[in-house]
Amino acid sequence: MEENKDVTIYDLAEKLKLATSTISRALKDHPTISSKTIKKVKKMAEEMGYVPNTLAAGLRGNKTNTIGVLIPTVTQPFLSSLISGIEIAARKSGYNVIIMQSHDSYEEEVSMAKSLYSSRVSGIICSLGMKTVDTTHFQQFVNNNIPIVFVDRVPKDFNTFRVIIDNHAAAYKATVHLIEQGCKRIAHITAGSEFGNLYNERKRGYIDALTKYNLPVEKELIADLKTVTYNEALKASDKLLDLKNRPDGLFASGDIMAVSAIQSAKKRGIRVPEDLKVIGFNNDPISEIIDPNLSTITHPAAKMGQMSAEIILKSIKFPNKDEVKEITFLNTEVLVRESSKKI
Amino acid sequence: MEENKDVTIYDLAEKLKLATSTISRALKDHPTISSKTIKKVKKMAEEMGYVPNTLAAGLRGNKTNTIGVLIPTVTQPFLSSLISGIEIAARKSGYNVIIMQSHDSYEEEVSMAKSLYSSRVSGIICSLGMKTVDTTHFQQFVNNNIPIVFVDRVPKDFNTFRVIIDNHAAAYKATVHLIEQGCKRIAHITAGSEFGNLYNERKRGYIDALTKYNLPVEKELIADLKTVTYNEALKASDKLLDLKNRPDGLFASGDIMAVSAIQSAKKRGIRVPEDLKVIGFNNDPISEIIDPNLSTITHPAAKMGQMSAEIILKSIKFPNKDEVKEITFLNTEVLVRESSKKI
DNA sequence: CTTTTTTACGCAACCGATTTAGTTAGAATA
DNA sequence: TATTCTAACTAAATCGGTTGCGTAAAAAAG
Repeated sequence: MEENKDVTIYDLAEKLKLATSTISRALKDHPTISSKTIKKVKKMAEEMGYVPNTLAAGLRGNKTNTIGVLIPTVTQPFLSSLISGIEIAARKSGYNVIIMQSHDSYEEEVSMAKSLYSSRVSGIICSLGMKTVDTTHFQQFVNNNIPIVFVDRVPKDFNTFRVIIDNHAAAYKATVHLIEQGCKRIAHITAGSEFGNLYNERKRGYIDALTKYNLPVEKELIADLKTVTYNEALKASDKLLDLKNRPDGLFASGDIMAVSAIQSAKKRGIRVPEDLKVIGFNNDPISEIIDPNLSTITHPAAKMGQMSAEIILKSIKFPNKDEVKEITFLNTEVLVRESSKKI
Repeated sequence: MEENKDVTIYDLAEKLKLATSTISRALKDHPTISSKTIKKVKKMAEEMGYVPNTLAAGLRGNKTNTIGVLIPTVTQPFLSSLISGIEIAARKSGYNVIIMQSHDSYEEEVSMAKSLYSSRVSGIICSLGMKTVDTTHFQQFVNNNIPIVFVDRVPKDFNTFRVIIDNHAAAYKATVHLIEQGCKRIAHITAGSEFGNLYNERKRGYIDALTKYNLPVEKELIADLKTVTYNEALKASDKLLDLKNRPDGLFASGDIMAVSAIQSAKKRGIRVPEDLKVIGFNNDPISEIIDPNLSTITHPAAKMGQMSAEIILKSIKFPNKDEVKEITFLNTEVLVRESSKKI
């Protein structure tokens, strides 16, 4: 019932017979305020239950200490780890994190970019939606010197910070690993190849590895999913393993797809890794749980989130107008577990 | 270089020789503004690239159209689905979502609650940290009529909205299911029981079911983890399955723990479900992937998120001061899959 | 005991949108 | 023609901190 009005610096000023400017400065330990006054102000603030109004500060200073995060979804392990990394790094510097999910919809992404701009975020971290080709909706951030970092799924022709892994190299390594384990017919599961995305990079790595080692690239060994779901992947795996000339190795562009292949193999009595060696991508939690344990490519999600946030923070702190926005490559490694071991 | 100042309603007003009040109203289709003027204003806004400043509006109106979410972590499937549900519902009403992770630290939770209040969120959705007993840090929201919803892990003695499942009933159902499948010695894996949390509710449900069916409750069959990690759970499972008088059924308070039990059983040549029937809790993605498929209790994460957000939104729209904050119970179901089938 | 410097604080504009309480011009009514 | 209404605006206060600039008082220097 008590319409509890917030305590403001005006209330503090009145109580202490000081100017609001003094209060404001005292609360932030401004050097021109005597330590005695600072102590007095802080004590009173505590007593009266003063809570700063971030909005007001943000309005005046035109900065909100908020980082916007725009990603397809939060429910994929990679992306939730990414968020976690971002949130931890941001919070360490007193920044908040606003999350938006584009659900791989271009229209949503555009609308959300506008919304984030409207919220005057201090920076934005984005992983593009599956169908996003055009990126003009991010131009407003660039124009207004709001730092923007693209992570993982990044645009090609946009001069901004980027935090990525070398998808081609990683896929190449994965494929070579299978070859070194003695595989001769290596299948590949990929997704959404009609959009120029990171899955294509991985596919290229796969193809280049085969070529390098003089193995034929066969269309029937490459499955291209419309959407990355377990069931879709399972169907694709079934098809691959039912081929007359069955593959003896399989590189999947994601762990879920790799797991589906393992399950599909089990159903058919195909032994992994004896008859089929499998390697995935991402090092999702499931990869250590599935039996046999899944070999995979590490994908440092939390680290990528952390670095993205740090780049934003640094860029806010030192808004050097250098035209060159660096690209940060993070390492990936082949994580050999059971599913690809040579017997 | 061009210090691109934002276009404001002042710029529009000047350009169109109108008052800022007219601009403001025109942009929101206020009925007292002629449709001709509205059209004119909107066109100019578009042309000049006007983007509303949410901060300013928020400051004036003392509302931010932002919902704060305070949870232990975003990387657990249940919680990331929860977030997803919240975000979708919030966004549908034009609300933003700020995420903070307490990492089960009480101090972090307190600090973040303050921070969210400082950001003047319009409402807050919270799932308590493992160690949180005291909840005075949420009192400020109540005092200032900021709607607060606790979800899943909720406090007992705090008159706020709560969105939960009936953990006791769900656990009871799960245990009864095992009994009905013929299990006589049913083990249980729980966690963090020193804190009065929802795992305890489930444990109670387990015990009550055993009692009801005249099965003895044996201490050695109950494993209590310090932290819910796969490895911890694996160790506990190993111990349970190495008992002289081995259990023939196992109810785990989480799917990860249930999966660990399945893996532990496999290592020992104990067949699931023939020799050991297992049921988990949550219906995490992994439950459909593990072999055998894991029977589990559904836990409607996204739905709970959605409802939490809707309660907040409704509460903002109709700030009726009724002292009674309803508790929303969501349904859970026993999802019978392979791991608990009678042979 | 002046003059200069330093310390510590006050004044007031400012950020950009919202909103209350008018005001004006033209239409409707008498 | 005088009066009342109404539609369509405008002026100005407001939200709560922040900050450039100004100034009084105390300290240091001369």
